[in-house]
Amino acid sequence: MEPHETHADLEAPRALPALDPRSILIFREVGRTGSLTGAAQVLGWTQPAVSQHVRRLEAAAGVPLLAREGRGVVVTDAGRALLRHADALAAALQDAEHELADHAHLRAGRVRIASFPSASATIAARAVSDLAERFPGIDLRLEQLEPPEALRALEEGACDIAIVFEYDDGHVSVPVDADRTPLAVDPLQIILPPGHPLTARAEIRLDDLADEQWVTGCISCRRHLLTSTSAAGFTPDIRHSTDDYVVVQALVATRMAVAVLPSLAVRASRNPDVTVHPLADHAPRRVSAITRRSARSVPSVGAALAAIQRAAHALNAP
Amino acid sequence: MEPHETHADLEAPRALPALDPRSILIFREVGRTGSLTGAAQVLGWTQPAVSQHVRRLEAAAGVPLLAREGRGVVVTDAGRALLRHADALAAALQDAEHELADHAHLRAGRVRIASFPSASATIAARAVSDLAERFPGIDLRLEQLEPPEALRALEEGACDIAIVFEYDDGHVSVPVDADRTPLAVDPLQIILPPGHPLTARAEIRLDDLADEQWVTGCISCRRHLLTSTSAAGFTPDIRHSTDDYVVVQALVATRMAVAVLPSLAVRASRNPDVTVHPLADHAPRRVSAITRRSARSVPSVGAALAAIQRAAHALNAP
DNA sequence: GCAAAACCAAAGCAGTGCTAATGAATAGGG
DNA sequence: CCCTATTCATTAGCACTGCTTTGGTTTTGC
Repeated sequence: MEPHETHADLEAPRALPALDPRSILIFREVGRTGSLTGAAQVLGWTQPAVSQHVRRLEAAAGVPLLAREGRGVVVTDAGRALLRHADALAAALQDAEHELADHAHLRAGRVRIASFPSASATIAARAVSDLAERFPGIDLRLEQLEPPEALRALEEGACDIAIVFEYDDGHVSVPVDADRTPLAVDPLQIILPPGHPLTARAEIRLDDLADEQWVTGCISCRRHLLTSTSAAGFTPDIRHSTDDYVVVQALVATRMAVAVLPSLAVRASRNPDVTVHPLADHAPRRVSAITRRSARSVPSVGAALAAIQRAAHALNAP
Repeated sequence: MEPHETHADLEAPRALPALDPRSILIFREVGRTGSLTGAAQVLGWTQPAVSQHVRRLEAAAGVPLLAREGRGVVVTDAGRALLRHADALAAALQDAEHELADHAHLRAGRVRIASFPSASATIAARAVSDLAERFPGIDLRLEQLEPPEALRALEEGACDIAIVFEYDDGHVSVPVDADRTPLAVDPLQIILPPGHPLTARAEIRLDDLADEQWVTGCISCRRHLLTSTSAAGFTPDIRHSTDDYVVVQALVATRMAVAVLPSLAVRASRNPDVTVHPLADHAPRRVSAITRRSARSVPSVGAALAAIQRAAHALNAP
């Protein structure tokens, strides 16, 4: 980091203003009440305290602001000039306080949520509508991203909350300064066409489906399926592939294939022409919300995270 | 001064803003430089000092303003909102400083001078043009008032400098908290028509004029004349009276009367058809500038007073 | 003429607000 | 891949700011 000697004036040690803004605000009260004592009462101080502030202001300005007229004071021309600017100053401060209060009290703010499709349609959609109703001032933005992209967006500061899933075998790489909030345990389910022989079975295992034709979902679901079937001792005959769970169910409904789908995807959209069955010997995927640690104390982000948790719990047990 | 109980909220003890304006300005530097360390360097402070200011701001606002991102910080949404208002605040402060600096360095200000006619045409006119040239920014106002009215205006705050005269017999009543600046000793002079027998005399005394017809000036000059002639042992035959010294000289020029005029009045306008003679046995009137004590430290008033003194001295001995 | 009101002055003292020193976490470079 | 430099947090310490207290002056009102 080289010293910017070429722009010495830009780099010049800019001191704080000679006029203390606090003193200006105090002087403003003097102008409003017309006396030092009056201002002191308004401020809850003693009179000498106010007097000292005005004195310091006058020393910094090089101009008398008050003319001491026996008992009482009168504002000078310069004092009147200062009072005009003091109003602008107080207004700017008020505006700043109001806007920050809006953020603090959830009347303003922005939350960008990234979520994978089936969670978008269930948890996120519910949370967003909940938040929008409770806090209309918050600017809510939902983007559809698969877990790796969602985490990258989080890392780049492009989103505030990433809703992701992970299988036990392939952990998502969470950024170092991020917090994980578990949302749901999402079991996998077998999707069969109506009338399929296995629909009568009480329990279905993966290797029961070794001879079927398959349609798979998104890449990580597909990878997980391959890992699981390999463990079960067979290689699935994958004929179709799509990351759209509606399409998956449609293909199953037309008896072109069987599929394994997370229960969230079925919750999001259930094709009436398929049957859904628990998959016995299979670890569920886990859904969680990831936030940057520093973002959790931002009120709007905290509220959004809470709403997402509520939505997830409501989904788990209603 | 009745308590405004009816508007309790207006009278409510308005505390100073929760957000310290100084801290906001410091945070503004953080926003500009992008780091706490950078802001500290600009301000000539250490890094923890800046850090504490930001921390206090965040505590007061209830919202994080910076997201600590490993090494370095990033401004949050709320922080950006505050930075916008911080610019307005800094601008208001700058404007205030500039305007007060204008007053301090005589680029702005207002001076209201009250003066009696002959001083207006001589001392005040000279001082005003001098000031207007040196300090074009100052708003100069000259009002024509006889001494008693000028002092009343001063007392009421309607003017800043009163140029007055007084005779030894009748002192003007100077307000308690006022300062007197002697300007000139203004001797009385005898005004005679050309060819008057006395014009040949080396020295003229008042009682030489006991048998003349008189024209008198303003009321206090007339009163003073009566006092003086009474001491000299006669009562003047006053035929005409006017407070306009041009008219006085015109009447003398037409041989209708003789007169006594202060030398300032002759300086202001000299009728070529009259002769002017010193009045030997007569105390002069004294001209001085009166200011409120508190006004003398106002730069523009001080400069005006100095200019008036210069003008008076230039008039005395050029 | 006295009492009340308003401001100034000086002294005292508590708390603010800075510095100094240290530690932790990260990014960049050899 | 470790090593170093950078940046921020934390803590302790201390000086000085800034408020209060007390007392005095001037003016105003009864």
